[in-house]
Amino acid sequence: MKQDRRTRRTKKLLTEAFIELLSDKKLNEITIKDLCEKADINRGTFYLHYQDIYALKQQIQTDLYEELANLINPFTKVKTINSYELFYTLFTFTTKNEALFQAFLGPNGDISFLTDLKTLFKDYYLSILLQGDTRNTTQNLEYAYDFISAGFTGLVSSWLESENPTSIEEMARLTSRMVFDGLPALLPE
Amino acid sequence: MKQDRRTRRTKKLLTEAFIELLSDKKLNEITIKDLCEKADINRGTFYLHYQDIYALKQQIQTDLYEELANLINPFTKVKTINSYELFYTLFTFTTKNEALFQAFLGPNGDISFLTDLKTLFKDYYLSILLQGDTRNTTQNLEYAYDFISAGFTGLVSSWLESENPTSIEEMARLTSRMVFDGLPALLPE
DNA sequence: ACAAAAATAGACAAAATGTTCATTAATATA
DNA sequence: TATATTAATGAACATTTTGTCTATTTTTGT
Repeated sequence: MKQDRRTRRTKKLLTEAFIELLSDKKLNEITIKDLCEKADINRGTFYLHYQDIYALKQQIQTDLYEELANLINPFTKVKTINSYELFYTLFTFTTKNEALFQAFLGPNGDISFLTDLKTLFKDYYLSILLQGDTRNTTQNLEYAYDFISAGFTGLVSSWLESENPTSIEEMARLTSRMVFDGLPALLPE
Repeated sequence: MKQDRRTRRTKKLLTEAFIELLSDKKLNEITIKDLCEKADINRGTFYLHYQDIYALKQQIQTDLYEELANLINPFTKVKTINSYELFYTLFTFTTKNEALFQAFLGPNGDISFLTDLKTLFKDYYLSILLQGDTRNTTQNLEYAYDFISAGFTGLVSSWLESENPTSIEEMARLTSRMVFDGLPALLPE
């Protein structure tokens, strides 16, 4: 049961205006009034759908997160980890949603977006590695995946910022090497 | 040329009230009115020192950042990297400022705090490794340190969140191993 | 074509913001 | 310790944003 077309239109316009505003304004500087003017939507209409700016932001974030979760899901069905494929898929997804990722990971971004991303990532890894075998859930392993998933998100955000970005293939390979061959292989001795 | 005692008092009270509020309120929910009531400071006085809530936050962040930079600085004078010592110092610092770190790294935290932290960290590593020798500044090396510094900050934030936290010594050792022995050593084969 | 639902304009009270000013209190320092 | 200086206060005020509400118009699904 799909939403009314008008509703979809309204939400789309508000979302687009929001992302546009977020690129040169801090979150706290974006007022509902501003947003509605930019989207050319009646202010009352905004309240028909969202409680406040942060609810809108949360919604956008949740949608993106869901899409990403669906993307990762097939990888969990598999017995062995194919990191390259996974990273390739992830980097591809970020370019497809570049504006959003830049907004959420950029200086006006949201720390909870990062946290969610990290959680998603970590859960995926743990779910594969531990297939039913929970005795391996050591504290150290947890920390290792905290490190990896944070590292990965950090990589994505600096990759998105670079003006002459490395290719998706290369990024996937590089990330894969960092995680599985280890960092020392990449560092000067 | 130190500030007037009254000014110091005002800023201190506002800072304390802010951190207290941040522990159970989202940043956007904290109003200047709230804050001043909690700090028992005249609202007009707030405007004597800060433009808005975000300026206050930025100030607190900058102060903390500066303190941290001073802490890291001695390590850059050294020829060889002693990661354990560095990490030990850093983890100790975070526990000393636990409330602040939790506030800034927690769900109501600020992404730019994370970014600053990462930058500080990465610059430190690069400055040591490249002592004058800039030909090693490859893109891959940059990415490796993006990964490491993001990973480290991720580790700190999940460490601060855990209700039964690992000791500082153990965390320093663990982090050091991740970076220099590589992650595979910690993962199940 | 028509009933249902959504968006609109515009009005409104309530709240927070940001500024001002005369007055009081605290401070540095001579 | 007296005094000039500076900071904080209380209180008022206009401005802006928020949030809610209506009657009306427009768009939609069927």
